[in-house]
Amino acid sequence: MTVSKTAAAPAKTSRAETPRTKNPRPFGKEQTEAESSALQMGELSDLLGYSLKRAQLKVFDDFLHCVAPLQLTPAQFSVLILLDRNPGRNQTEIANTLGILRPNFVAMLDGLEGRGLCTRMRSSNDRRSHVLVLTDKGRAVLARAKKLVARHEAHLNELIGSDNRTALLGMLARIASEL
Amino acid sequence: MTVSKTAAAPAKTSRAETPRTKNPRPFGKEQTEAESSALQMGELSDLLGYSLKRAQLKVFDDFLHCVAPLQLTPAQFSVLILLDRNPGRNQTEIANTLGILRPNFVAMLDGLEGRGLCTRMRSSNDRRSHVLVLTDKGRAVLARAKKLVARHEAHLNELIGSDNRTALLGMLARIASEL
DNA sequence: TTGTGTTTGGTATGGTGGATAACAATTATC
DNA sequence: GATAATTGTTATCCACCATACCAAACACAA
Repeated sequence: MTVSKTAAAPAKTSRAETPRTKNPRPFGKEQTEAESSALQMGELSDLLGYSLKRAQLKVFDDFLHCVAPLQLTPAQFSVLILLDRNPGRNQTEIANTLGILRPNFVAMLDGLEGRGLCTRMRSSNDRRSHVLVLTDKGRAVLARAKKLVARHEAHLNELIGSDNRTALLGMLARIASEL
Repeated sequence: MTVSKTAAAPAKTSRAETPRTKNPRPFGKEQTEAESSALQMGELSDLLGYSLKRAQLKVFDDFLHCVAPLQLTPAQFSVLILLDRNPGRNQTEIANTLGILRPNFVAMLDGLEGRGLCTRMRSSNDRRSHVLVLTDKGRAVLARAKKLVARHEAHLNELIGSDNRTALLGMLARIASEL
C-alpha cells in the first residue's frame, strides 16, 4: 500500500485553507512561492489496509529503536521467543509457525547462531532435522530484550489506552486468523 | 517481525492436548508418528507489532485477490486515488504524501503511465516538475477498482463489525500519526 | 548579469524480505 | 529393497526500500 519508512510531508508554509472543491487548483499559475498545502487523502483514509500498513511501520520502527541496544529485529526477537517456549523443535517447525519459508530461515538462523544466541543440534531421532536450542547467552539476551520490548509496548499503551490495546489485539488476531 | 505471506501451520493430526508445562517435550523419544501439535506463541500473542503485521499481510492479500481483475496493487491503487483527488500535483508531492521515496516512485509511475492510466505533463510554471494527470482510462479503472475495494472492505466489516472497524481505523490512524 | 544554492525528476546501486526450484541426505512406506 | 516424502540447504529471482549522485531548471543575492 505504498507507505515506506520515510514519510516526511511537504509541510512548507502554505498560505490558505485547503480547497474543498473537487479540483483544488484548476487554473494556471496562482501559487507564487509556498506550494503544497497538504493533499487530500480521499477514500484512502477509510482503507483499512492503508492505515494498517502505516501503523505497522511505525510500530516496527519504535520496536527497532527500543531494542536497538541488543541489535534485534522483530523477526529475530520472535524466533528467540519461540525457541524459548518450544525447545526441541526443528527449523521447519519454527519457521512454519512464524510464516517464514524454510529457505529464508537458514540465513536467519546462521545469524543468530553466529552471534551465539542459539545452536543447531542434530536430532538423535531424525538425523535430517536440526533441534534448535537457545544458548545461555541467548536466554540472557532474550530476557533483556523482553524488558526493552515491554517499554515499547508501554508506549502504545499510553497512546491508545490499555483497554483499547486489548480490543485492538483481538481484532487484529481475528483478521489474521479468519480473513 | 517475520510473518510472511505463506503461513501454513504444520497441522498434521496431533493427538493430545497442547502441553501446558514450561517444557512441552522434555524427554527423549515419545512421538512416533504425528509430530508437531502447534507451538506455543508465548508473549508473541501480546506483541502488537506481530499481530499488526500478520493482519496487514492478510488484508493486503485479500485486497490483491479482490482487485485482481484490474491488476492493481495496493500501492498503485493509492496512487490513483491521490491523483484523482489532487490534480495538478507533481511527483514529489504525490510520492511524499504516500511515503514513497522519489527515486522509487519513478518506476512505479512508469508502470502506470505505460498502462495508460496517467500522464506526466511538464508544468508550465516550473519546467522541472511533472504535473501528474489521470487519463480517462485511469479514471475508469479507478472507478471499477473502488467497487472491488468496497467488497474487500465489506469482508472486514462482516468480520469485525462496522463499529469495531471504525474504532480500529481510529486507533491505527492514531498510532500512525502520534507514535 | 553572474554566481551560489536548491529543487525536481531521474539513474545507478545496494540491502533486505519473500518466493520457487532443485539437491543430497535421511527417513517413511509399501 | 524400491519408491516416495521430508529436512536442511543452495541458488536464484523478484519486490521494496534506501542512499548517493546527476543534469536541468529554478530562486536569490550580490
